[in-house]
Amino acid sequence: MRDASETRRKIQHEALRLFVDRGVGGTTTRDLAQAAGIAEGTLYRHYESKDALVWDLFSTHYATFAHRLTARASKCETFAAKLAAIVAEFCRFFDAEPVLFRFLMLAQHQALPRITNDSDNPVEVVQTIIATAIGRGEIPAQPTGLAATMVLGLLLQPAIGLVYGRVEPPFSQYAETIATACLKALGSDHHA
Amino acid sequence: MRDASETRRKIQHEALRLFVDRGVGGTTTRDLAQAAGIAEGTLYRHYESKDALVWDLFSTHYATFAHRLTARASKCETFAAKLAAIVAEFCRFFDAEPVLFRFLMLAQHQALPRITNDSDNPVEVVQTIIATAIGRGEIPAQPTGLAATMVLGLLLQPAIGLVYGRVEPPFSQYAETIATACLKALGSDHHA
Amino acid sequence: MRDASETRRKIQHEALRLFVDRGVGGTTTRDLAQAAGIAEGTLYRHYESKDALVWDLFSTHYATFAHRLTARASKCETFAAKLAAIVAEFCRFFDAEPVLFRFLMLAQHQALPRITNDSDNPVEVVQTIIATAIGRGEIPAQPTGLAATMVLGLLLQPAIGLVYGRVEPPFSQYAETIATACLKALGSDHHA
Amino acid sequence: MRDASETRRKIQHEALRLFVDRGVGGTTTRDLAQAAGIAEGTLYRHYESKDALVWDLFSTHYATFAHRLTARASKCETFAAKLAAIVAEFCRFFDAEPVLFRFLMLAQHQALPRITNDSDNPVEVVQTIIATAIGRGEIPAQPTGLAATMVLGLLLQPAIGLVYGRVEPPFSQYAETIATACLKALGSDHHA
DNA sequence: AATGAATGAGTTTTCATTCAT
DNA sequence: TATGAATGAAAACTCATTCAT
Repeated sequence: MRDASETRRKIQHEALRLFVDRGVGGTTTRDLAQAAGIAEGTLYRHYESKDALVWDLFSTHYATFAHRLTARASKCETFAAKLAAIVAEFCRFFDAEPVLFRFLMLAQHQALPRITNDSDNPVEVVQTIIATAIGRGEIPAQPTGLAATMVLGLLLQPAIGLVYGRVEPPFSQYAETIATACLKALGSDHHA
Repeated sequence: MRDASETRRKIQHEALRLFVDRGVGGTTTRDLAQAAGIAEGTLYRHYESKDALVWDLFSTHYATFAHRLTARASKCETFAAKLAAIVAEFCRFFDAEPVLFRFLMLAQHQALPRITNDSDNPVEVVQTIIATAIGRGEIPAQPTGLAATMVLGLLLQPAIGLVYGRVEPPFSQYAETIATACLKALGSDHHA
Repeated sequence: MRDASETRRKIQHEALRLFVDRGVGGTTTRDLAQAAGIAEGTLYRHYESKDALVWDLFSTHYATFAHRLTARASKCETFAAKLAAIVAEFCRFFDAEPVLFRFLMLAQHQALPRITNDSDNPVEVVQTIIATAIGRGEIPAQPTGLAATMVLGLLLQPAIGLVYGRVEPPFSQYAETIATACLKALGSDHHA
Repeated sequence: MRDASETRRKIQHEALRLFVDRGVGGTTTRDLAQAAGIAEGTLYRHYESKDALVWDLFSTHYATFAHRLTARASKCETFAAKLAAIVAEFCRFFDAEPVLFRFLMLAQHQALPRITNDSDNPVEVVQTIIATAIGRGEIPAQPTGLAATMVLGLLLQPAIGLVYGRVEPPFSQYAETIATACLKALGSDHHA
């Protein structure tokens, strides 16, 4: 009634929480409305459909995160520094907004088919940086797709480990270790 | 049809395919029955519920895979050899049974809470081997949870890359690269 | 339709009718929806399940009836008067709301295990009054459970007879006869 | 395979037990087969349908019981004696075969529409005896339907009380009390 | 007579979405 | 904008019965 953007924020916040807790398919519009303290019909004043809500949540933050990664990396000169910046940003993000981070991870499986291979995409960002590094001779020539997925694996799987209690928080304490591991995995000899 | 085990096999085979294609939630019991060429009610002669089917499929193959990993690794002496064996087995599995592999990956997100931390679990297998290697001084001391998830990340994320066309098949061609990357990431200096 | 309580009333009314006509198991949610002039899904806005509907219908009216019996009886001094009041109330109820009465009779068989032995229970009401009467010396000492069930038998079985055409309606014409029979059966000598 | 009548007996025995425990509608043919230790299909070698099984069980024993009542009563001269014999037979039956007794009670609700008003029917037996007694002047003139249902109520409701723990077993200990109650309820002055 | 796998129509229930207020 | 009652299509599941062996 009063502040429409406040309602919207509430929906987004609770939706993230519920999607992470129960999965997207496991969260009903009823759950969403209840958690956000609004009527079910009101959801449709803010989003055309449940899918639209999921996609909005995903695409907005996914792109934002990708942009932030690009921005951080672009401030660094060397590949090692760029990578360290990216890893640090990942860890910081996870520690600061674990719910959002987890949502982006899980939504990928549903949203990936719709993800375009452009620069609004963290995977693409990493891959581009690697390609540049290879071009500059900072790391050995190698398939960039494989290299990029290896780097992401070194970041995402430990993150999943944190979620399931296999790895101790906070994530940031491992930033250096992981950055170094990435460099080594890619065959760089300029380790930290 | 009168051979129950044949019907069961058909159900399992088609279920894996459909679950991977459309997701578990996106596959209806009607889809399953139709694909398996049986009546919907017949499903329930073989599984108590759709969930039970998912869980049976997951737990059976997940455990089998974990056992195979353990078996392969146990034939090797050094950590480097064990790791190489595990990586090779992962790649071989992915190439030989991509549908099953993908199912195990996606089902983890639904099944993980129910997965016990015992030896029927690939994550646990890797973690155990790493712990042993640290004990023997083959790799530097480090948190085993983090180390194990890094190794898995170096395996699983490239596998996802293959699924989405970011990495060229077959997976096996990268086995050595990945194994070496794992060793380096863990700080070993006995590289291949 | 926009008045929820109106819809709810319609559901309850038609449910009672159908349950009595076809039995609870013989009435489908489809029947219920059709009779109430609503969509099948609408039922579930008002009741969590078909069972919940049955239980709500039963427990509400069962308790209400028990309270009414208690109220009527409490206005009388002597046991004979209390009993007459109870019998009259039973008969009046049967004649006024035969459908509801029949529903309570048939639902007992399904609901009895869940019925608590408290004062919301007609059987308990009768038993309490009998116990009091024995305490006051109005009727001979005897097991109250047996005595109460005999009184109820003298009421319920004729009611069943009415339902099946063995006894002529209205029920109320037998109120005095039955009340007297109860008193005699319990060994009272203060007959009407 | 071997003894068909043995299988049949097993089915009947277990069916009675299950029907009483879970109700007819609450007992599946699967339950029946499992309890009887046979295959589901085998049921249909012995009975055309589940309904046929229920009806066979009911009609056989209902008629048998009615005949027994008639036989007992016919050995007595006076109405008081006949009634005492009937009550005693009811109680004896309940104590000897509580499961069968309970089945007949519950099946009435389902089977009653099909019950014919002939002499194979306990209600009819009682009603006939009462009519005779009225004719002979042993009890006052009164509607026989009402009188018969009152007598049955004095028998059946205490039986239900026994089932639900409201009345202490065995039933037979109350035979005299109930018989006397019946006589008094019917206005006889020749009490025991 | 017996088996037990298979059937399929029917049942309860769910839930994203619409609509009257 | 907001509400919340209502929708209806589709989902998971049940079960008496049939049928090939």
